[in-house]
Amino acid sequence: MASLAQKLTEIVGAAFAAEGLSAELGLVRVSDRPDLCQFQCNGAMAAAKAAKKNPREIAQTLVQALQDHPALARIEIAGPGFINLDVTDAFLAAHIKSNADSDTLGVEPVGAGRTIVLDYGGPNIAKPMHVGHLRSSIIGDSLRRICAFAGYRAIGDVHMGDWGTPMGQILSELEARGRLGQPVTMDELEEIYPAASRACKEDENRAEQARAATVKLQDGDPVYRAAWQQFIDVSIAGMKENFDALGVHFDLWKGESDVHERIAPMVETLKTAGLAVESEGAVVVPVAREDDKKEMPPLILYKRDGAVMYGTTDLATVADRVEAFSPAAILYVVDQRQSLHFEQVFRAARVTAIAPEEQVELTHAGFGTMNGQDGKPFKTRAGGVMKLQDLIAMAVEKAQARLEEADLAADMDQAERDDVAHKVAVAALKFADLHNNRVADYVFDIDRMTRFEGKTGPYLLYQAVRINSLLNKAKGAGLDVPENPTFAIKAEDRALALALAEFPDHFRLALENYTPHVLCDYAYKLAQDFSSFYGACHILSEEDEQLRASRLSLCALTYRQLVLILGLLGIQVPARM
RNA sequence: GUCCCCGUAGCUCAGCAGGAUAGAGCACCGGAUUCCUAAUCCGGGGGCCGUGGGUUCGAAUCCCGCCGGGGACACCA
Repeated sequence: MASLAQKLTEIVGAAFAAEGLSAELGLVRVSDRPDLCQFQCNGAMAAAKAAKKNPREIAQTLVQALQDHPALARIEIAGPGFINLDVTDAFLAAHIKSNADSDTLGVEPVGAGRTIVLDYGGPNIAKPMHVGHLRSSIIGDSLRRICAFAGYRAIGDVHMGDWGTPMGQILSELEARGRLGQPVTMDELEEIYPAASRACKEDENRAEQARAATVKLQDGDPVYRAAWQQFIDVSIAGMKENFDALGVHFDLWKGESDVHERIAPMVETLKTAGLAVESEGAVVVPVAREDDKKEMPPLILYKRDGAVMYGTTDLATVADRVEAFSPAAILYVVDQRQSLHFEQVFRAARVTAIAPEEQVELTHAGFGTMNGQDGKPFKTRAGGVMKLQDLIAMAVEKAQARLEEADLAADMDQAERDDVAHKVAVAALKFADLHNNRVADYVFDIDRMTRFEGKTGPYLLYQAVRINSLLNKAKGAGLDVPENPTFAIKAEDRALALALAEFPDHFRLALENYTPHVLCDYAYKLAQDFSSFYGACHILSEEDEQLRASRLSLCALTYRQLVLILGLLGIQVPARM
């Protein structure tokens, strides 16, 4: 099991090896000139460079050796030394069949037996979630699904900001209002938090009280702990509404507070080992190296006033995760602007052997800013930060309007229509976010992303639903999709079959580079290739029974693959619309 | 000041493990429906790949400089 290109790589690689060349040079990939050939291998040119020989001569030898290979319909030299290949339809059909028979559609479980922890979402207690949390949530959740599909034990941790100065500020504000000990609602918190923060900024007295409250909380004062726990519960309930609406899942609801107990012993150990030192009144882990080209400030564990920083909790959290899960990797899906911070934390984790390099990969999968159409960070019309729930509501409203315009979902009852609108909205939001290169900033345009035409989430849902409808119609007409399909490849089927065979290649790229956008592009290509196929042949009225069965099987496989890929992006497909 | 990211069609973006004629979507122009969801499909126009050098048989891709945009740079997260 593998992609078609991988199978061809084995064949061509063996031919390279037989000529005494490196098998790696036999890398075959889908041709970027589909008008010339289906697949290409550029290894002869690289081999020629190394051996200082004529590339066409080397290519000629290989082509001769592979001339009669049963998998190949055609193999020839082109240009300066490209090797162009086409597979036989029989080989293609057999390959498609092996994918259809595979639970994973040909993807190999490279992560089996290994664990990966993903850190995304990152909401803050007492603050409503806003658009800044959208990208982290969407990208992180998709990566979690991708890792899980690759066989990893993929653990998503929401890693809430539930500790430190802001908590003390809220507690002291509650105390000042005589509300300490009384339950608060999320709406109240949304007002209390900024008020508390403002008060501490303006009034040194209040700031001092907040610091004292922070210390009391962290020392375990029962009244403070109880009040804190109450507004944490309220906040989490609010977060869950947002995450549920988006279909973003977490396995762990941990926060910064969960590592509080680890911090003091950790710092003591590091000090004893001489890895943490005092500097300018603070306790830091120096992480600069001699060969650094840039300034690399140390990671601060204790501030001058003795309080911990987010670097401290992040380092302790690495230790916690390593201890609890022995992960092969920890992935942080956090704003690109924090790249220096993570470099400091990662270096500290290496230098202290909390996470040795040969044991655990530490990766910051950063992402760019979500901008408005003016290219500046996305804001509401009034210029404020848009709440996530408002944004979702806006998308749902837009989706409803689009469905109505298109006269889709018209014969459904209200509940199903609402469900479809919601799925369309989430598909629009997620696809628009994920289809961009992660690290680049992207322009948020609600009108564009909710359209049913073009490269959008709704278009992909439409295509998938259309295939499902066709399959249902076939069933209704007594034309069953064979359980054990045999594929017949004719001219009209070939492009779709070849496209289906690419899935493992795109999946591997998405996994290795943590780039869901690769899957977005591929899903779109697949949908388009299906549409061309669908336009080129009328399936249900095909009189050749074998061909009709094959085409129905091709439809079924495309549907399954499309639903699977969208699922990896966190997008659900409605049964109809 | 140092460092990081970005700069590709009018707009939004792929391509950056060096390869053939740089691709999509939107918008624009022209076609296609007695039939499975036409919100679709087929075709067309549109590009000094920011810029100047270098490496290479070959550069959007690698290296150096410059310009433009964004960001970060010990006690906030």
